[in-house]
Amino acid sequence: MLSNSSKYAIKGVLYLALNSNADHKILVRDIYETVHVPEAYLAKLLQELSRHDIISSTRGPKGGFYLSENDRQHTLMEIVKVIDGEKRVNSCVMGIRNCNMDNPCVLHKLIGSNKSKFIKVLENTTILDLIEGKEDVEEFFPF
Amino acid sequence: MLSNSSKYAIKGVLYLALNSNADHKILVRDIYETVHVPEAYLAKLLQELSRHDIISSTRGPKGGFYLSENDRQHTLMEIVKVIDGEKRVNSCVMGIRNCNMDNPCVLHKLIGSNKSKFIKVLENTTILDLIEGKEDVEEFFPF
DNA sequence: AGATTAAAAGACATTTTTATCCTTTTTATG
DNA sequence: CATAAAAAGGATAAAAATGTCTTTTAATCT
Repeated sequence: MLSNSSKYAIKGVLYLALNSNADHKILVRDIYETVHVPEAYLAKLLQELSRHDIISSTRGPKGGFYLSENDRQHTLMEIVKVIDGEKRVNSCVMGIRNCNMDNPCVLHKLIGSNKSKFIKVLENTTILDLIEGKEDVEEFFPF
Repeated sequence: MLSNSSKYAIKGVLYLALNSNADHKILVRDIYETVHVPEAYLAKLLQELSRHDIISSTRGPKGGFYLSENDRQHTLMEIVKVIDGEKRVNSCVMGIRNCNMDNPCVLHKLIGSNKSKFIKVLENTTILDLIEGKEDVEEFFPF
């Protein structure tokens, strides 16, 4: 449902949300241990998000990744779609093409409504929502 | 959350539930097209389930796969556990080790309760439950 | 018993996902 | 302008998931 890559990406973005802003950019080198994601791989994912304007980055000295105020308005779903692609998230729990509530497969009837809820959470939760009121970084990234 | 393999397996078992019994065994050859799963792959999955006594099979002429009355009492979760292993289903949505309701990660707080419901469905739904009152095979396996 | 049928088992192939490494490009700053 | 810092990009590797094929074993029927 969510690939590892997406989870990694969300963790990375979360870290950025808690620790960065336009005046304080962050190196992958300084994130990856805390969020428990391989350095080079996390770099790739953040680059991808940056390319799709989900997060921000600048090159060169004093550069790094960061979240602008605007970036914080992006939803989890936007992250997931960039990393996993549209198809994966919206796919039927049973992997059945064209399966939806109008033409539900067996499991859909059972599970469908829960899954939709999951998707709604992804769609309706912004980065900002996730971190509001939180400061303790550690609590966010248990092993 | 659910691997393709698990979905395939569930479809196969569902077909067996609808069409087989101890006196009427079924060949993979006669299932795979209907459930849209590669023949050899489905065979593998059913073998695995049979080995774990989730479904039944006999070799040789008049042989094939089938569900005994007992087999029908198995839950979806049992199927999933055989195919995907314990870890995969119960793993945190965020892939965080040791994450649970006592020590929840960020997403867990948002998604956790939905996910638990999903798992409860798998645990509480037997094959029999799934097919009760159904006869029309086609409706079960849209493309 | 022998032939045939069908699942079981295992070896092999492909694809996708995950991960690493190395080079190139960009940019800030002395 | 030179240099160093950092992301971007490309190529490759490793691992896992998915899928195919061949051989072995067991059951049934003549």
